[in-house]
Amino acid sequence: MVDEAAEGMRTGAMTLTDVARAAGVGESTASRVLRGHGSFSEKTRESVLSAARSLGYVPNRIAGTLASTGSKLVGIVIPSLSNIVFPDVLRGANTVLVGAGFQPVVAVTDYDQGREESLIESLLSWRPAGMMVAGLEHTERTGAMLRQARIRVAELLDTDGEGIDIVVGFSNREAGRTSGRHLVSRGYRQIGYVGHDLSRDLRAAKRFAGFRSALEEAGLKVAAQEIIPASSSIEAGRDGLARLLERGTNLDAVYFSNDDMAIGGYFHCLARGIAIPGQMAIFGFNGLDVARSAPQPLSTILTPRVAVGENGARLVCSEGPPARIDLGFELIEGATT
Amino acid sequence: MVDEAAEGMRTGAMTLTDVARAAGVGESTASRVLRGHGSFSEKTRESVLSAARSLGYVPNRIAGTLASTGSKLVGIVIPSLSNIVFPDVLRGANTVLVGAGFQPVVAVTDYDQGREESLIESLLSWRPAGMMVAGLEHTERTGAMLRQARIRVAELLDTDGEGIDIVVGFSNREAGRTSGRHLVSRGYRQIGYVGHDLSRDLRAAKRFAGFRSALEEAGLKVAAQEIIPASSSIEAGRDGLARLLERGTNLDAVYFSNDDMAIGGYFHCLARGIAIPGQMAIFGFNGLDVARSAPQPLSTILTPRVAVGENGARLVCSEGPPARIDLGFELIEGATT
DNA sequence: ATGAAAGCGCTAACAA
DNA sequence: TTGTTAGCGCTTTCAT
Repeated sequence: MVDEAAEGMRTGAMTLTDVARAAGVGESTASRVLRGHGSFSEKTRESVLSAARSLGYVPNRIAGTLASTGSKLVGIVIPSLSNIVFPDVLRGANTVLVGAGFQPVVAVTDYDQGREESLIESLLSWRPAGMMVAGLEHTERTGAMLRQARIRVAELLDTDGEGIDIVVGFSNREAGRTSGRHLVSRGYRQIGYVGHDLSRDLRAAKRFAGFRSALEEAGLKVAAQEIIPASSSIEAGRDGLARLLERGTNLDAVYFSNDDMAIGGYFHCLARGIAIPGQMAIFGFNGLDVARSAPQPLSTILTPRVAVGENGARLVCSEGPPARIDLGFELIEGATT
Repeated sequence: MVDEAAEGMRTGAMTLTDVARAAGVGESTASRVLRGHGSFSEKTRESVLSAARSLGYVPNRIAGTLASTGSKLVGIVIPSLSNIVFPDVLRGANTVLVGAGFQPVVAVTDYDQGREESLIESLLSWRPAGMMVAGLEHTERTGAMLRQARIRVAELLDTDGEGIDIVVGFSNREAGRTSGRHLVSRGYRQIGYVGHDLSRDLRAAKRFAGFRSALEEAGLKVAAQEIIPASSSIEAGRDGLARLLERGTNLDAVYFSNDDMAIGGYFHCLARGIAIPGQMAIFGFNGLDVARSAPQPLSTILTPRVAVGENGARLVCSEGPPARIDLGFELIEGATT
């Protein structure tokens, strides 16, 4: 048992009780002052604040959250950190969240719905005020947990399907379709596709489906395709195009599953001296900086990633009915088509 | 007042009390079963588990953390999410953290020490088990808070200076020096520099300092330099080199503050038909994928970003004395020097 | 193997 | 304006 005198040297952190005692006020008064809530005299305010400062008091939000109603945590679930797309969304969300006094807690699923399920279960145990998740496709149990949590849930980056509560994004299917129509309208007829693992990246699969439907509308089909069984990367795009071309199919354009892949293809053409778009046109998806700053700006679809994060966060922090925001996308006619 | 019957329809989440009651056992027994701690019969185990499942029970970690000692949260403080470098570190940290049952809580400082201070203060209020912070330079108060928190603190990505507890990274100063020596040894003599806002990015400033000292060793100095007063980006590198060249200084090589900047410079040369490295050599920093996959792989310094995150996380999750791990870096002799 | 009871540090009525 | 008093939902002795 420690006596009063020894308490000052405790190894543990200072508590509100310590501050109240040092300031010579009650706990609740100290609490009110520290949160600027309720009323108190200027005199007590100063003594509490100075006591807190001199004791190096750091409030314990764990206790605060338990005692009050909701936490100020927001769970953010994304499939990857390797592709700058998700840090972009996170960045947008972070800005708004921090501005509203929330803390993001992130989880990375690695495009695995099973992992997503257990990560979300784990996040939910922190009783977050809200949850932001990439995509609309989840396991049944994930959906059930999210619905039963009775918190705001935002599903991001896709509008092709039903959402739980808040949906903020754009149609990947339409993006693919727009890409296909663009290539067709430019007169390309021998069109290939280079993609990455679509069984996991469902949004890329939707784009490809939309793309194919656009070609079909024009009586065309994908002349040749190469799927790299890995996540997207510049290298995968480079290798993918190399393999596609090795097969000897005559192509005048290639649609890539995203800009990373497309930049890889672009680099391959530069390295091999393949004229772009004369010998080969290239089309990507996302409108990354690297794609837009290339010597020949890549033709691609610019996606509002940061805005998706911002809007999702804004809605998650607010009350209201379920919402659906389609932020759209923008076709960028670069120099590669 | 709600009666027993109505309790089942409460809007709030299920609690351990509900589970215990449904299973016909005491709270502590239910708690033991759910955490697989302590002893209980197979029979109780099953009834508790099935009660939890049928009630859709999600444990409340907030309460659990308050009741027990430490939380399973780890704060991660990085300057930016725009540069893939930090998501890379985060990725490494996340993998290890999740494997050890921890949840990362991230904060982004935007290279602002004041913001860093308030973000860290806020993170600390969640009573994290540990803290991972980019860099060694903080405000005095930040240092004090971190020290007084009595938790493990890992400072990442830099070893040029004193750390608080755990330091995992490499010497930016040495990296700059190595870069300088490399250019000198290749015979370049008219060497320029294109950088971004160094007053905020202290590690980039250290690299530049090391770089200059290497040139001085060879009796050289930076022939011309261009600092873009913004954060690093491909576009900034492109514009920076363009401006540097407009000034008419005769240069045979340019050192960039990082790979994003260097890729921008590389693109500028491609666009202008400037032969690399014949007319102009380019050197970067980080060894990003885009730099390594370019038609002419960029000469650069490869940094162990993911490993920094992994090692930092590993140490933060462990007990032990202060530690210092220098993971080093690797000079990549690409095709641009 | 199990339950009762005492907190963890704070917030939120409710009195005073 | 201020203090007292209950909890928030869980973990953890300590009996039983």
